[in-house]
Amino acid sequence: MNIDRRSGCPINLSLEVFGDRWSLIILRDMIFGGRRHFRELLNGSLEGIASNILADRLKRLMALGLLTKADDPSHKQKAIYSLTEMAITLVPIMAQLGAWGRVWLPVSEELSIRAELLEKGGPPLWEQFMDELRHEHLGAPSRTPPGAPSVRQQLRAAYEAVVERKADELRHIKTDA
Amino acid sequence: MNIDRRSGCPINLSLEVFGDRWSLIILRDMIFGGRRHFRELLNGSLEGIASNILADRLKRLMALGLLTKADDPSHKQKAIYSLTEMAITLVPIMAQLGAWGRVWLPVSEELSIRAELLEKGGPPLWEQFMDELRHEHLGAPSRTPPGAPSVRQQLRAAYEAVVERKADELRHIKTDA
DNA sequence: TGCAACTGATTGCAAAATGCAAGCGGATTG
DNA sequence: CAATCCGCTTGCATTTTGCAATCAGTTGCA
Repeated sequence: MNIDRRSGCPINLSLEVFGDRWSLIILRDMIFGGRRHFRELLNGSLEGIASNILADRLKRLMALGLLTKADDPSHKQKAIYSLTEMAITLVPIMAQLGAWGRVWLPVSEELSIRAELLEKGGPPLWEQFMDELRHEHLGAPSRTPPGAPSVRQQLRAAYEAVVERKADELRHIKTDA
Repeated sequence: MNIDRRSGCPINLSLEVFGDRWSLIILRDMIFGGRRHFRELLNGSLEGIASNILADRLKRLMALGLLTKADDPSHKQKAIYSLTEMAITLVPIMAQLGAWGRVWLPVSEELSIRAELLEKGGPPLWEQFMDELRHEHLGAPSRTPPGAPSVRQQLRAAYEAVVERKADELRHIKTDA
């Protein structure tokens, strides 16, 4: 559960935090997909994480200080997960990962829209997005002028469409069988 | 051995390439530590990779197009591993990882010198460094003016000292026992 | 010439991580 | 009041990892 501390090298320590197959996927879905609940993360992930792994990673990410958990006032059984500042500052890493993947890996057109947007916008756009996340997850006052287009919405719109279409497909498979 | 392709998301695909505990460590040692041989990677890594894992990852990274292997003309048994352009363009990701780790994780002072240098130099320094790597690994003509200070040397000097001191410690332990 | 040290690996085995399906008690919804 | 949803746990099979010993071939040195 805890971190290994194989060495004090920054790259190594970063890898010990999210150098596994799922941690960054979960954070990606929270950051870009707006997922805040266990079930949203479970069903909304394109990659299909198992519930025990998800539970384990959420616990781990909380222990590491990347996430916090709170009761959902509107529903006694629901928990709301929030990103901490530590997690929000992963945005530049995500952007770089996306940019690299877009160049070198067989990404699907529809799913790389987000990465493209982040790449085109560059650091200023990342900053605005991080600011929006702070507003959403930390309750920080938004510095974005009211009426300005939300990066969050732009980033999520395209992705939601893909996820929804995938959910549809799964429904059809179930119906057919 | 092959990639999973759980989804075509750029971040996911990137994670499938180096979302494990060792691949990026190996690439880090090649990029920043100048390691080119199996034994150098085996003994020079601060984290202590096992030889079977190293062999497996080198094979995998070659299959994925991040590394190439060639005979060392000076030694019939030695193999020289080289970075491809695909691996060289990981430098910005490494820089971001290092910068993030330096802020949020208990990095050791001496080992974060590299990350600090990359952070201070910013993208222009990354570009120069990548150019030097292309020169070293791909035989590309260097665009760095002769006489200009080598980023490579600056980055490596500090690290070598740490590795050497660690090797010394290990020697003392052996001698004492 | 002979032998120790070194080359890039491989093998066997134990331990840990992962993946899958089913289920749990409680809360909510229709 | 029954069906569904909530976050999560359990049991178990499979896969990945870590460790230590070892391999056959090469090299450097006496």
